[in-house]
Amino acid sequence: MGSDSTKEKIVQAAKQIFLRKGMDGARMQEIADEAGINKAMLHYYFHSKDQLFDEVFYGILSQLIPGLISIFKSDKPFLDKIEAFVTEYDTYMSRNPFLPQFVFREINRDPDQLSRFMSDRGLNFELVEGMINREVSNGNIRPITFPHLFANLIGMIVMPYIGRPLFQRKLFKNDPIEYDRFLLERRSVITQFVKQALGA
Amino acid sequence: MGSDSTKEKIVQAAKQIFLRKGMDGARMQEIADEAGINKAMLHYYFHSKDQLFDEVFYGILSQLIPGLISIFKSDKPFLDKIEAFVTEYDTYMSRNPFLPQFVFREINRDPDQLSRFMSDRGLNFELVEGMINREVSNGNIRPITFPHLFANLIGMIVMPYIGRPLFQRKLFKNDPIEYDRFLLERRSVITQFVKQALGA
DNA sequence: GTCTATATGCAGATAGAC
DNA sequence: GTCTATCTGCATATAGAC
Repeated sequence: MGSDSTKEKIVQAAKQIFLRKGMDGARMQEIADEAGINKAMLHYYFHSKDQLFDEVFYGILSQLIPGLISIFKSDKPFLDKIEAFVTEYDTYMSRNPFLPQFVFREINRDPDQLSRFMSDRGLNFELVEGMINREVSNGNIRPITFPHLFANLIGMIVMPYIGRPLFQRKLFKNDPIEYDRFLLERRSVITQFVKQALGA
Repeated sequence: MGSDSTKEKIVQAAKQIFLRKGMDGARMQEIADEAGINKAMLHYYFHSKDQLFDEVFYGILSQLIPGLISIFKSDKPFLDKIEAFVTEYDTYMSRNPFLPQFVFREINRDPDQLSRFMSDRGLNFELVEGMINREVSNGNIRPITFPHLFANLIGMIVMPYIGRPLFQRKLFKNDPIEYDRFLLERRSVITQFVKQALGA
């Protein structure tokens, strides 16, 4: 009942609303309602909407990115890392379906801040990049540069989530059960697709 | 100087602003400035912001989608159609870099209207879907369903555009020239990637 | 810490002169 | 058709009682 609990409730509520509506679309009133408190309380704990947003957004990233990078630090064979990456990322999104659109929207809003945030925490891709280059040199996979492989992977993983409202309607007769099945299938489909593209 | 010219100037200006900011982020004042006219004029030609937005948005789609579908109606070999699709889509986006984020953002805003729009104009995917199923049956490509292949393709094509602000900074030392080169490369990289994944 | 009530500012939309 | 000036409503933010 103390301050911690309320602040936490606010953050949780804000996460829901921001994920669904993005920074521009979200209303402070809506967040207050979701948290079951008054609008004024938001400004008591967070001076501005901007500040609240940053708290939520970077909280999510702090949780997500290190987990993804750590996958590549394991000692599995490379293609198994890909599989783990796809599964991990996809699982996280199945629990937060609005995440990708939210992230990419804000990538475009303030890229400098985001880039700084990652640099400050040592979140960069050199390690993974080196790993892929080595796999190519050793002839374990077909030639491809890291940026291309990265864009391919993220694109395939993320697309069914950001396109869902349209895809579900046009490709699955607007049946959400079927679409969820489709999403689940994608983990193995993407993994297979990549493995075949990179050559076994 | 007549009404046609002004209306056209408004539509062009609105296109620029909406593509960059989306429906929520765009300001009528900004559109008026871009068009070099007064804010009141926007409401003279278009009753509301919503109406202006729809005009722009569906104008773009009317131009884009039929071209993409028509590619699959040609009599090229299937994998060449894929190549043509990637090139065509990518070329369009290199001229309108903000398009994908804009489209996916609005897919989530009013999916029913968009779905109806496509149905009204007979813009659906059955033709392409049947084509792919036949290719699979004939053993020309490895087994894959249309929704999966579609999501893979669109995802890979679109990702470097919606992720550009971050990707360019973290993967290309924020060098726009290098990033443009990367974008250009992707046409052949994606085509190769897909061809290998589907098996030749 | 939590509330009600209010201030402030801005964006979409309209009125009306020219 | 085009403008200036203004209305209206809403969202963020604050003041102040409890």
